[in-house]
Amino acid sequence: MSPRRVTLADVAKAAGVSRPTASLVLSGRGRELRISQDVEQRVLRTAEELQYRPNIVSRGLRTGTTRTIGFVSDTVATSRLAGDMIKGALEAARERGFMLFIGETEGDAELERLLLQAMHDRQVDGLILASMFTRTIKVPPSITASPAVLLNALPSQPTRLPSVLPDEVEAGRRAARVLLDAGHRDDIYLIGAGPALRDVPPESVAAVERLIGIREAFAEAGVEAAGARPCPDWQQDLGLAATRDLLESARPRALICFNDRIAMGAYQALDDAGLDVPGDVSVVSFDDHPIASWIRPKLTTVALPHYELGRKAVDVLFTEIGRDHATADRRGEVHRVPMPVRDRESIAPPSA
Amino acid sequence: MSPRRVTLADVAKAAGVSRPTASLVLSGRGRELRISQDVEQRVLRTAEELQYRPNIVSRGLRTGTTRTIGFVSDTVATSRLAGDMIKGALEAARERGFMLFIGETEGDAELERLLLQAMHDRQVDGLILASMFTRTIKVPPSITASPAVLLNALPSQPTRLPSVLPDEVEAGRRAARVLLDAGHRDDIYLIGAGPALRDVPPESVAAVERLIGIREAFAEAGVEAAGARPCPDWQQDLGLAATRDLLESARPRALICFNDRIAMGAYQALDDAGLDVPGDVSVVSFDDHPIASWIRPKLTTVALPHYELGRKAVDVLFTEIGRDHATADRRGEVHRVPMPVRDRESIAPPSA
DNA sequence: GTCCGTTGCTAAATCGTGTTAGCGCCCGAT
DNA sequence: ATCGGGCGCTAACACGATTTAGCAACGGAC
Repeated sequence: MSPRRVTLADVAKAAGVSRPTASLVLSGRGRELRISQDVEQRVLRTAEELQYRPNIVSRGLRTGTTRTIGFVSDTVATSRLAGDMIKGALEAARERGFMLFIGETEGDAELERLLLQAMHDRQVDGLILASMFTRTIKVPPSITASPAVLLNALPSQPTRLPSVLPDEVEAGRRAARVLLDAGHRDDIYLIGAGPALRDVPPESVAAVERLIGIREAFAEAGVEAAGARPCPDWQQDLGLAATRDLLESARPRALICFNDRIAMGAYQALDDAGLDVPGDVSVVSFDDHPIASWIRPKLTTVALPHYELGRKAVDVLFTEIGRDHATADRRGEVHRVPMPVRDRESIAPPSA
Repeated sequence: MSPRRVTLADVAKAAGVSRPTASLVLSGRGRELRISQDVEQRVLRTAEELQYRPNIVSRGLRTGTTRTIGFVSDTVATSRLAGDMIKGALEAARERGFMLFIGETEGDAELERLLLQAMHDRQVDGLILASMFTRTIKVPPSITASPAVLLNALPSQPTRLPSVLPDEVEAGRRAARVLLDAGHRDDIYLIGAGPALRDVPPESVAAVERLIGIREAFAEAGVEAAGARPCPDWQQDLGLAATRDLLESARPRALICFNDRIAMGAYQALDDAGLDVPGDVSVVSFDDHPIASWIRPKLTTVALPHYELGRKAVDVLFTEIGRDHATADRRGEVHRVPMPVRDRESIAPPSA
């Protein structure tokens, strides 16, 4: 098929030197080891002419490093949102000349084990363990075989793995401030969680943290939420029901919805009640799901920075790879990626 | 960090045999080469006990096969739709013990070249060259270095590469039949392309093929489309404008929209005109974009089978890898993957 | 002339596996 | 007793790179 790859031996032969000499020159250690300028130039030119490219598999065998990292997730590739995480990781890796193995576990622990095994069999230099939505995960024991980073996930048990997460607390503050800055102080309601910290969907890290941030920002401004309607799950129909329920007994002037699907339900309930967004009621939300730009008026929301999360995970992984194993005594730090506000059309000053 | 991997030499030593013997037993060629049952059992047991796993990097160096395939696309990972292509490919590959390298070119030829290079440097066993939407692509010359398959793409110049594509012509027939089966014969309009084969967006393979299928099914039934409004691009606002334009001069009883975004625009125009879907006008479309299930009434559409496309691409790639290079004289076949109809709520019998 | 230090390169080992050729043993046939 | 041949395994090389140790040549000092 193809005329066989050019190997280091070919280059050495064509340049009239030994294989190790060619290797030294090409790995940039020529100076250090006193290879003459003459030979150095000859080797470099020959390599260029023959279009030599080192075989990374072979190099991997010798050096143990394959310039490859594994990206294992529960079901990231499917969702559009989290596809951006992969994209961020992909680009950050490419900038360093690394490639990505992708694997999906579908939440199956056995599958996860096999996948990690398959990646270790291929001598990946590091691993990213990603979750589609923020949650605590059980860290598989075999993960310690190489440097690793948790992405969008927290370890259920203390570990030395670093993790990368969206800054949900700050996001909560920002959502609250969007309303405060627009002049809202009264009749602000929460849909999806609250008012107490225990009124959250089970296992939702994001819910708790967003709520904390919201309450912080409110407290700072001396404002208090007028009320809240928690939802057991953050789905559109539950958001619709919760908002409907709220409207029976109250007349909100602003809503903080805990995610965009809930906001979509809220839109519907408000529309049914003849209330205008943002004229009568302002709505702010979280996630920046694609529907946030589909629905009218376009939804102002605090975005999950998937792309940046992916990039950051790779960055952290590289410092982890670079770290001397001897100094690996630090406990897994948590890196927070800021969630940006997407200002759209669902916010207005409070109605008179 | 980890206590070093168990190697074949470890197994051989523990079992009291030579390395090659262990290798032969574990590669299943023990019988063939008359290794005694006794030794065979001993080796197998020891390997099991030590949890031996062959190092694929090393094997790759020796055999040239890394049990790895490369998936290079223009911008697949980002879009939710095409994420399913990756998922299909991922699963099909996993079933055979293969892993996937993912790469995105963003349509940049230079990036593509570098990416293919990086994959060849890692000795991938095969490549899938994917496009997010069906189109003709210029096949990079370096692709011939390994077996390859085009996914959702046709070569702009004749090549021996096989390609995998959605069966758009049959999809066109199916969309037409959805209406015919519901009893529609008159006042059926096309939005997005037609009526002539040249009235299509530039470079859109799908448009031409869908149109052909539609006209075939109509011809078979002795029906003719009442008219058509082509769009230069298949976006929502253009679908809205085209449908609005149509409604000024006609009163359709059924629309075939060339994709779901156009259908969404059509919904809006129909709603503005006070027409009910499907009571007054039935709508059928293509793609099964996520919005098809979001909008009300839910849209009946002929789905792009992304998941199956991904799987099929891997299947075809494997027959390509397995094919003896000597017999590689066959010219690139085109494999068509059926597009299934998603029956939803936008179709009704024609109004009286 | 001998010894030593420097310069500039190469021989050889290594990574973990797969594969080919061949070695020693035992048995039966001549 | 010798030879041929099947049996059961191992020695040795290969894959394509990196890395350590060391060799040859030369110049200068004594």
